[in-house]
Amino acid sequence: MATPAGLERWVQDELHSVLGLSERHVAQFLIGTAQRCVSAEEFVQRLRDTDTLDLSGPACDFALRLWNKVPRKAVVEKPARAAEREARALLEKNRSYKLLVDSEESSEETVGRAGSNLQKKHKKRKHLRKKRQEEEEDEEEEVSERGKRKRGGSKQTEKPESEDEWERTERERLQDLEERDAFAERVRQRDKDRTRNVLERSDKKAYEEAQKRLRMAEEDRKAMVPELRKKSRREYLAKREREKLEDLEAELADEEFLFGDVELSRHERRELKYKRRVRDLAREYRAAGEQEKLEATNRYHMPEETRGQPKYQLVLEEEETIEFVRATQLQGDEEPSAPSLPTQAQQKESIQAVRRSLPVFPFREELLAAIANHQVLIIEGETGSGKTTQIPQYLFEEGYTKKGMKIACTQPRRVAAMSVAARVAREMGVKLGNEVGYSIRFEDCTSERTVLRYMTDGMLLREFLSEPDLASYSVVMVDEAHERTLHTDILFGLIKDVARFRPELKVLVASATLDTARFSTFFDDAPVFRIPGRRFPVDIFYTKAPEADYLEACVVSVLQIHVTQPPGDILVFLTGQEEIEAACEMLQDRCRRLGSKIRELLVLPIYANLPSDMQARIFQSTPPGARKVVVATNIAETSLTIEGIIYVLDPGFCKQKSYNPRTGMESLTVTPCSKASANQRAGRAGRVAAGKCFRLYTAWAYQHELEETTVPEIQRTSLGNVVLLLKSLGIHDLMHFDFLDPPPYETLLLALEQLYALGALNHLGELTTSGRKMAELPVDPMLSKMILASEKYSCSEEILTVAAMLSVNNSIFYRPKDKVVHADNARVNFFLPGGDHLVLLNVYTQWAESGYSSQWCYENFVQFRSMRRARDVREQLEGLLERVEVGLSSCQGDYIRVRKAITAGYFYHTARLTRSGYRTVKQQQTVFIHPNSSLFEEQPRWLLYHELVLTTKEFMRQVLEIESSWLLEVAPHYYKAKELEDPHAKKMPKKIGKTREELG
DNA sequence: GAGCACTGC
Repeated sequence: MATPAGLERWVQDELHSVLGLSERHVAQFLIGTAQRCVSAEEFVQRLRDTDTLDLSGPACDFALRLWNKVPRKAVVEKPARAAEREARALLEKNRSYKLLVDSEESSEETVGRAGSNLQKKHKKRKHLRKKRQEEEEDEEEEVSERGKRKRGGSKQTEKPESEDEWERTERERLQDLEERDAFAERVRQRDKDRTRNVLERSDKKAYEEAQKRLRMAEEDRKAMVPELRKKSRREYLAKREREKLEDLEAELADEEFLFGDVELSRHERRELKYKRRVRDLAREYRAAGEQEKLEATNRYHMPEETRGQPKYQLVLEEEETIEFVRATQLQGDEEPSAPSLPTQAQQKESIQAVRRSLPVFPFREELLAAIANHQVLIIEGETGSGKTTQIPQYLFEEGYTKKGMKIACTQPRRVAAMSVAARVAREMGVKLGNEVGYSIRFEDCTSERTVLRYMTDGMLLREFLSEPDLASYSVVMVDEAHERTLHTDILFGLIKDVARFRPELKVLVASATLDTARFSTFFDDAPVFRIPGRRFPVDIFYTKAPEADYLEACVVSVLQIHVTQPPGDILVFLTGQEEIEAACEMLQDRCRRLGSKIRELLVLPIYANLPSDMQARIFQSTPPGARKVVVATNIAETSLTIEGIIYVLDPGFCKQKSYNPRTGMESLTVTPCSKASANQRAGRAGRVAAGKCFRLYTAWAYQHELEETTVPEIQRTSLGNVVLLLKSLGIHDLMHFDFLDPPPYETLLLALEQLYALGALNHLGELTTSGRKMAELPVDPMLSKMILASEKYSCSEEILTVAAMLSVNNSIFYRPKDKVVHADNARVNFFLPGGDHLVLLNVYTQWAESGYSSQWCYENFVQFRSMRRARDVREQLEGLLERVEVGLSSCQGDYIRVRKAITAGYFYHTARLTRSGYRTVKQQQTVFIHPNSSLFEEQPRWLLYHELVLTTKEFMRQVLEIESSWLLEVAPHYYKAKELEDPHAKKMPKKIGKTREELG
């Protein structure tokens, strides 16, 4: 894949001697273009198109020589693409053939869907027949006439005598079509094979390797997705629904046989049957409701005394209760000498006493000796063992911070870094920000005196940019390493590298009891130091049988726990906002129905997007006699700790982001969680006393179906940012970078390709000047490119706002369930023609005009928290503008300039309107505008999107209308004029591409 | 006509 290093020099020399040109970028452009062209003709044509060289003179000869010399990777895929196009054209032909046949159907129909066409036709025919019966005979002729006309007047499609015969001929026709498609597929395959033979051996090998990986990835995905989805509730229900329907259909098929009556068509009968079924179900349901009501009133008269152990059987239907079996116990760490948790009195008495009571304390000397003897040490210890707060202090006391050296301790979360730093400062009796400080984005609470620095992992990563060898640090401690965040994983690779040539640097990797062996192997068999934690035992219960509807099961179990178990709060883990809201509603509803028969149950939701005042409610202490049930997302797994939780209810699912490097598409799917995260959840029950964890799956499922650990983030996310960072640290060979778990090859490749397209890397994969600037900005590469481009269009003020708004994750608009209409209205009020980016700009501007008011946010259904964050991001970016040599300027309402600047960053993400909806320009993938977009009903011809997400469809979120000519303006190296012309448009708008085409 | 878990720079 690498271009020979001497090539560029050769081209430059030639350019100089033949044409007297000496610009480097011309040489780069020529090589790049030559690499992408299939034939010399195309190359020359492209040079003509872009007007780079005057090809009338000796330059033409030179161009040919150059073309011969440049190795072309494009050759690998281009002919394949051509073959594909050809095959597509063939298919298209077939389609038009089919159009003749299925004259009533749109061109969208595929063979697979044609089955349903038959049904539609049945319906139509049935309708016609009815009419025929109703009306007189003379009309009959006209109807059949119309029928003929409708089928395109084609002679092949004469109307057969009977219904069945007609159906048969139709089937045969479809079969024929399928055969043709298969033929087209064969043609395409043959051409592909031929292309492959043309390749040189080395290219071929690489190509095949890539193909293999791609195939494997695809297969993996195919195999995994249904597997994962199968488990999601919605899918399960859908499947059940389908099965029900299938049963129904089978029944009907039997009946059809019995019914001698020709009058009823199959479809009619089916409808009838279905209606009957629905009616019966409704009856059953109503009857059940009556019964329930009856029982409820009966229960009301139950004497108080019977409410004892078996009470729940009275409150809950017997078939409603869920049977759990106790299987295992999460061992508490036995510590006979230690008094449970340090009480407040003790804390007041002496901070030092508390320090001494921590599990890590007895190991102080041993630990320090181990650190002195080994450069890298893996420390294994549960939360609560005091490793995060104590170890850096021990190191400080031992003198690791002399000679102005610092100790760094990284945390995956901002809050953790802040609170730990505050606590350590208190323990050491210094002011926060002096000897002990923290450093997180937007907030640097350190000074020159700071020697103990707590920071987020991303922050340390950024420090590598200014200090690649971490020269001012004597110790680096990576805490919570088992969480395997993206930043932690990158840090591992970098630190391992630094440690090699800085033998005096001490590296500590602190992790929970998980995977320490892997860390050890990664760091050349570094020793593992174990510290016992402090935790209470947790009994783990599993269900006897799998639960189909886990939401319902959750609600039932909560009530079950509430009525049968001793006091103590309950924590329920669900996957998302929607589910949490549903569960809370169900719980409250049931509690209301049960009324005073049960004790008070406080139902509290918690998820990240919940407004802060609602979030704060979960920390209020439970009133006496009541029980609190917190319904949470994963947020409660790591990010926040709720006191008083004794019971944990774990359905075993979580939402997980995954990334498809082939399409650059992210998706968020409900997946079974890993064993590690199940145990983490269970552990939440044992923080204040012995607890219980109820898992809504079987012990067998835990053993055999759950993954050991969650897939590390680095393998399921886009890596544009990371690659740029590593490149700017001088790491060129990313494929062989020492990753603890290497990301998929395709992900890296796509990231490199995108960076190349953005001009951050040159064709040799080296960082360019603009690439270096882009790495300075803490945003995604495309966003930073957009910011850099705003200089040219002098609209950096607006672009900064857009960038800031885009980087807060789609949580700008607040949409409470009970005020959906108002919220939507408020949103529509912000709409501006042009697209969602301008809407965001509009929201921010208005908010700024309101004086950054929270009241304004409340009135306009805008999330204040997100806006504040956007303001922080904007301020930070503004501060960095000078470093990347962009001046502050405003476009004064000329939004065309803003849109052009955005296009300059996002030209990679474009889609065009075709007859069959939107297609991405490069990958030719069918995509849709997100219904929340301001352009949802507009359907402009050319679009740019911020991101592509797969939910129910492939949606483009945050779209902007652009003109195709802008693409040539901002990315002439990436787009060919030819690509941008619109073959289907009747009226051609003015386009550079078109005029050039006409001239050339 | 959808429906976004959690972090981080």
